Amino acid sequence: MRIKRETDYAIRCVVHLVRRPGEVASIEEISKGILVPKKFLAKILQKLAGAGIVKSHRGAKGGFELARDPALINFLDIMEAIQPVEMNICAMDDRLCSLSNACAVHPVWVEVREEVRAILAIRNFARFRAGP
Amino acid sequence: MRIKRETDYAIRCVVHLVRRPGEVASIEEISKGILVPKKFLAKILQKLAGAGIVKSHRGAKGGFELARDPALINFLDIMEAIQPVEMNICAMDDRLCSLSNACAVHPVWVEVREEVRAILAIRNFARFRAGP
DNA sequence: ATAATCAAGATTAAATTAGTCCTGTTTTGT
DNA sequence: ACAAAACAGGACTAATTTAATCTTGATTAT
Ligand code: SF4
Ligand code: SF4
Repeated sequence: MRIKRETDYAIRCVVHLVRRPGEVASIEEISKGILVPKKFLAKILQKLAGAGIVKSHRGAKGGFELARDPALINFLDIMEAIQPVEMNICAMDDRLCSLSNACAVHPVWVEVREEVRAILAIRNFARFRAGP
Repeated sequence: MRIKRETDYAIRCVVHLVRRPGEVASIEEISKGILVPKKFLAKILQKLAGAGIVKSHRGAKGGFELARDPALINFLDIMEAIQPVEMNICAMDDRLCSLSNACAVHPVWVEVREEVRAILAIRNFARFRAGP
């Protein structure tokens, strides 16, 4: 069970922005900084913007900046923007498995999913701030 | 991020065996009991046998039985037999990402992976035993 | 012997992931 | 006004993974 490259890229991208507080960075600049293909990164930034994690500025001199303090953005936020933590299909929506109403395993996956989400939620981006 | 159907099937399979202690169950019988295609289940049982979770008996009247007490088999054991918990590529093997030696995110994934593994490891199959 | 049953490799089909391409819109600066 | 610099968003493609089947062979109880 592994995360997508896209999710890794999204986190690298947010870390990059955390280290340039107050600046508006273009896709071109971020792409070079974190070694992610420009067009692919553009799609990722659209998702991060849709989730309210970054703010976009269109037009010349446009680009992206963090939408809020790094301490208020965590790994779960990124996952939910790119690939929600589902674990098992029934843990997201018990209608996705016809056995769920009688299944003894189902509640275990619901618990596990919540605990994994909690593990990701306690890791915020304050730790990646540039040193003083 | 979700588990494979195969992993869900493997767990259903082990739960089925937990509920028939001391019996040797054929692929045919398990397949009908847990609603998983027979040939696909056969492959899964091979992996579970390879991991020492079940014991196989070949030939007529052959089949499978649990290799040890349900309390000594947990969700992590099943995952490792079917789809190891990797989280990010670098959390398994830092040589899989050329950035790992200088990456501030890398150690976070190593921690997260360990914590997710712990969550799965504390859930054993004793809870699925047939009632008295 | 033979029927039942597992073993194991090859193959296939569907789905997902990873990434590109193209056309359009917005904004800055001359 | 207009050109250049940027993001927006949908369509498209290629590679990989997942889900499953097919085929042939080995083992064992009766
Ligand atoms: S755990 Fe049970 S309910 Fe959930 S997908 Fe598996 S069989 Fe269905
Ligand atoms: S977290 Fe860092 S080391 Fe790990 S895969 Fe991403 S970039 Fe590479």
